[in-house]
Amino acid sequence: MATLKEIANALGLSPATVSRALNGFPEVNARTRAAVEEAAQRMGYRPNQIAKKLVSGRSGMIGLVLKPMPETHDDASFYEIMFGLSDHLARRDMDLVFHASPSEDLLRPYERLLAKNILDGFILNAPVEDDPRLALLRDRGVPFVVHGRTAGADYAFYDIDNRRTAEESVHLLADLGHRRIAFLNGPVDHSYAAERRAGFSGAMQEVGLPVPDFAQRNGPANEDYGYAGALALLSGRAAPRPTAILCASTLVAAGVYRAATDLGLRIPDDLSVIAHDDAVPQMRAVNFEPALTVTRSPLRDACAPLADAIEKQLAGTPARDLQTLVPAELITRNSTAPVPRDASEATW
Amino acid sequence: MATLKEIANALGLSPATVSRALNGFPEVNARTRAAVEEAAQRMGYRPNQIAKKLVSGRSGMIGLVLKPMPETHDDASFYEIMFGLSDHLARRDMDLVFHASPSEDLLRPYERLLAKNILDGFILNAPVEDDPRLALLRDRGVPFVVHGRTAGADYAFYDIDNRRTAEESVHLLADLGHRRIAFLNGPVDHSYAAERRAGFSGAMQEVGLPVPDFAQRNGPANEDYGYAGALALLSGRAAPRPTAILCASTLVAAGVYRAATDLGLRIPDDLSVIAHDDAVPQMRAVNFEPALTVTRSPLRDACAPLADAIEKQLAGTPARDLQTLVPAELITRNSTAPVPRDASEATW
DNA sequence: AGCAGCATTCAAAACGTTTTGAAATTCTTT
DNA sequence: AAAGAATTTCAAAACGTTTTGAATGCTGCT
Repeated sequence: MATLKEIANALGLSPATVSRALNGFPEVNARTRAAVEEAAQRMGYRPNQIAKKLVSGRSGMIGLVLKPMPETHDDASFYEIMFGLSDHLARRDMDLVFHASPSEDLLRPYERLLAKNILDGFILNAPVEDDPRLALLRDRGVPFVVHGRTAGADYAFYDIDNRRTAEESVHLLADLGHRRIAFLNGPVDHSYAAERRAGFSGAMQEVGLPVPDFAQRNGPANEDYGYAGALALLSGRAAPRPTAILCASTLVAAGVYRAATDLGLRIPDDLSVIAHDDAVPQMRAVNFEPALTVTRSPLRDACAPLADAIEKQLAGTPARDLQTLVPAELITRNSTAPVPRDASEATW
Repeated sequence: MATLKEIANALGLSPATVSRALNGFPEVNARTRAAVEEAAQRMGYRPNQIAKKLVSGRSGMIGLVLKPMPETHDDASFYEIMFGLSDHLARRDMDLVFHASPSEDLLRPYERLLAKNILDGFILNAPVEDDPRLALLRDRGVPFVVHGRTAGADYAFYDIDNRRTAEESVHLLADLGHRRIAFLNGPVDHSYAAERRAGFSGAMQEVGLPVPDFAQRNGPANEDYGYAGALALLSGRAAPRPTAILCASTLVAAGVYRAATDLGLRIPDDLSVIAHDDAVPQMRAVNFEPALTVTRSPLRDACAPLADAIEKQLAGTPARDLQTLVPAELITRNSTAPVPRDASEATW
């Protein structure tokens, strides 16, 4: 492979001129430029990215560190994020450096990657309050973008309006006459779950409905959790059954469906179900039987904005100008219906 | 962040000595080394990998390019590979650069990454005969390791003995008296499927059993394919039903189980089922009802050898000395049983 | 002719390391 | 004490680019 210097020598030019010619600087003679381009083509020249980065300080590599999520089993989300992100980064001529940390120490992989000193920035996901990863990166002055956000975020992020998502779900159910609404929420320490909890509680209060502790649960947003949670709620042992359940994800809803089937309850006649839908292709809400009512916000949609935000931040845009909050779309299907007549009056 | 030169200046040494001290060269005075290490520590020195790479030609970055597999839906395998590989690479202080190519042109992502000229090597998977990716990398002289292999491979690879896997399955079934054995194999162009086909045909011939065309099918190794394939085989319309089905994967077996249930056939009384098992945590053969007999070879097990092979190859080991072929473990569970009495004599 | 202004090119420095070949210092041996 | 060997350090070159500041050549103007 030819180097810049070799081209320069071959043409009797200086490396500087060749560099300018190839990078489209205006101050180079049209004839010279043509000659350089021809020679570069002919000699199969490929700029050495490493040398380029040494000068520019950029590598075009963006780090993504995830921890294994054996209890969540959401490989589908992982797939979506990995494919979407790497695609959108590539379009901006950036690449994704992926690391999975099986270690207990969340920060170690970051330390290691920072020590290598080769990454331009990071993309993080699922932040928790006082997330040590954010503190570390901020401390080191490394650009980063977060998928999700914590309260009072002063960094670049892309997030959906989780609070409003929960509010809209509650209003939909309340308008249908439901008065005992339960919530199978996500992990309590994740900020998205906290936001939804706030939205849920606020909206319930607004429509004058009580929220007993047992009706608002937190857990890993998977099918087992949905099944177990729904069984507990629907057994009717401790309290009257809810007439509607709001689910953290379609996977949770799948568990709820299974529990309802096992208990001989029909959806939506006996129980309304609504869920948030990340729109991963493996778990399609329309294919539920009956089709699932959801607040929908495709995970895929996050990838382009995230890639965009990190690119802009590297180009100098202040992080605070790179905060995106998008609403989810409420899609009413067949898993929600008016509250059953006989249950409509009772509340918790 | 401090540079080598700054440390040198602070200590009144030359950059060369500091470099040697830090990199453990023998020819540096113990006192000097201690001082340098102390200063490096104190000043928070982190070597600039880019500069290092410029001179050493190494970046410690290994590329992995995958294409989306919407029809296969095997996110679980994807998850296994990504987590396992990045972990084992990290232990060797290497990192994984991941790219997903939605493009039709398989080679473009490789071209792009090669042009960036920043990767030390590649890991490839699922090779096909005359794979253009292999040709490209060989052509460019870039080190690579393949998960799987093609006939007459002269490159570094890690693969399971697919041929023997199929042979053992056939022998197990033949020993149980089965005489009509069908095979729901993987995609015809993938070399692992070709190997298994060879093993299957060979073993069947050896035990004197015929293999009509319709009994040996190829397709995407997913649940739908298993279901559809089993339905076609078990309908008994075109030919007598097979008494045993060999499956390309546990996912395929799941489809076969579903088809059997739908047709009112019991496993293993009416039908024996055996599958190859990649041992992804999401589809556990022991949890099948009845527990599935498999040839087992965890996908996870491939990660360490792959990382190892690329590391060794970068260190100079010839590719031909880095070829690993491992056997799969035959685990007999409850989905295989002696052929039903009434069907035992008939053959295809 | 002399000069300003412009277009074009160049030499050299810079980025942060490693490596080379030589020089300086210390230690051993006579 | 001198010579030789061994240890330790240094200055400079190298990796392949970009960028800076200066130099060159050309055009047209007075």
